[in-house]
Amino acid sequence: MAEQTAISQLSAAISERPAPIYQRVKQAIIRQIREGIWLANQRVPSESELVKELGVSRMTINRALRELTSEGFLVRMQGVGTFVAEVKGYTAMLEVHNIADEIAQRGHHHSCKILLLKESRADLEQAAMLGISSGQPLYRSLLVHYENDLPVQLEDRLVNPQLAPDYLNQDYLQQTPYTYLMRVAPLTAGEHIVEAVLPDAQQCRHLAIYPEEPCLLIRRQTWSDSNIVTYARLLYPGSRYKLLGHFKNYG
Amino acid sequence: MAEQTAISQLSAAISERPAPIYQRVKQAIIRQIREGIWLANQRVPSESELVKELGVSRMTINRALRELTSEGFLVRMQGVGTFVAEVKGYTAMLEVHNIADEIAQRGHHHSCKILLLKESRADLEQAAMLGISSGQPLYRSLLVHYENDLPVQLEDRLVNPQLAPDYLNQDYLQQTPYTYLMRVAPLTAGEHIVEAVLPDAQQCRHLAIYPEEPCLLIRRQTWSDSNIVTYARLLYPGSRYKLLGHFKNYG
DNA sequence: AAGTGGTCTAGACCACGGT
DNA sequence: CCGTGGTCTAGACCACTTG
Repeated sequence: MAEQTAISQLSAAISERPAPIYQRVKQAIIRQIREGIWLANQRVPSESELVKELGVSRMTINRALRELTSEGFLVRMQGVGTFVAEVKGYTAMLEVHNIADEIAQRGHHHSCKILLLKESRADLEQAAMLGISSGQPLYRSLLVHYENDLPVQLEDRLVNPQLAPDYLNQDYLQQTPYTYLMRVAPLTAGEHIVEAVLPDAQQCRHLAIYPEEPCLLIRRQTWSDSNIVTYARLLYPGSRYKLLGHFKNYG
Repeated sequence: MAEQTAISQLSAAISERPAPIYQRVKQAIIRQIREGIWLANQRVPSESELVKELGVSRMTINRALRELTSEGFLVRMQGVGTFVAEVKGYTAMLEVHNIADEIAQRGHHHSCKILLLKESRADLEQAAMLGISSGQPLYRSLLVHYENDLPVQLEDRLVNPQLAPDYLNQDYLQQTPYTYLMRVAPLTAGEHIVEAVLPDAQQCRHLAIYPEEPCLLIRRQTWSDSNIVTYARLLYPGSRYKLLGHFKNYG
């Protein structure tokens, strides 16, 4: 048990700086947590207690607590209470952008070459990646993306024909496969694995690199509802591509 | 201007499924965007228009629109209006966790070896990474992290002594440097670069790998307010470590 | 001046969990 | 049963942008 409620004195932590009330409440609570006054798993005063202590309406308190919950500082359970979350193990984010957009954003020229675009039958591994049965038809495309005529990404993609039946009849010089898929199927979720690998001989040729040049490999499955739409293996020469990311706390 | 307002018929898109009203409003709006009925940069009906059309209170409409804005579907401008955001270039997230936590979570045993822990003077590059002047003192640590006695991370870290003066006097067999720094300085922001590299001879020895094994290198700077607290270079053998990530839309 | 989003309030009803 | 969070309402005032 020992589920101690923080005897708050939160009112003392409320800043005077002009700002919306719900913002000041949020900041005050973050300060309690940051300074170790409120510890992980400790109970936070209830909404009605905060209403009384701070003299603020419940909707305002609720907004502050709701936002802090979605930001990972608090955990709430209906009928039970609000608690300080476990130490936000610094899960930081890396963003993976659309390659064409990313190149355009740098003011460079994007182009691509289609090496392969065809239907085939799924072998065991491919079937597993798409969540279909082996022997079923699937579409496969293999493209090289260039930034100012220098190859930066080799995109090897499998597509579930049931979810994108017209996949083979698109012009991928105009629109990347991912952009097309995004348009025809509502992509609801995705999973990535990023790793460092050495390229094989064929990959070296396509990317115009030496066999000892390490590459980033991003493998991605993308879902539409509960079906896998596509499985992609994106290979980037380590010397020409890096993933950037950032995170912020206490916003 | 041709800033067309969506003639909405949003009411037709509201689902019947029992759910909170603000959720149903959100889903209905997402559907308009997803199906191309509302296009990027097009103006969305104002709050008061939606109140009239849907027969829902303004606070509820406001919550729906506010959440959609923070999720990146809409853009709002006070005094102007609410607009459909540019195509959410599928920025997906990869999480970078604390190595010790990650290993513990897999039910494995984490240990680490301290190769170096000392004060020195910053050379030009080091000074730049910490945002200090060259010649100033800095702390450096070099650790190998093991998962069940197999090396998985080589952590080479520079620390700003002004922000963590007791850095050298900690027991890093008990607590990782990052965990310690997180405790003594409020870490407010960070930046990462992930790339694929080949290890040098010394790194091979420390990680017990062959020189042709590609590695993931994560370089991270971490801020406390506007000061850089620490710069870390985390090197992972490609065969023993992968970064996982996921994203979800239309929550 | 009119319309927009941004915030805030004082009430209300509900579903849930623990007693 | 009571206290908790979850939602919703009908009003209100404000700051901002535009004509």
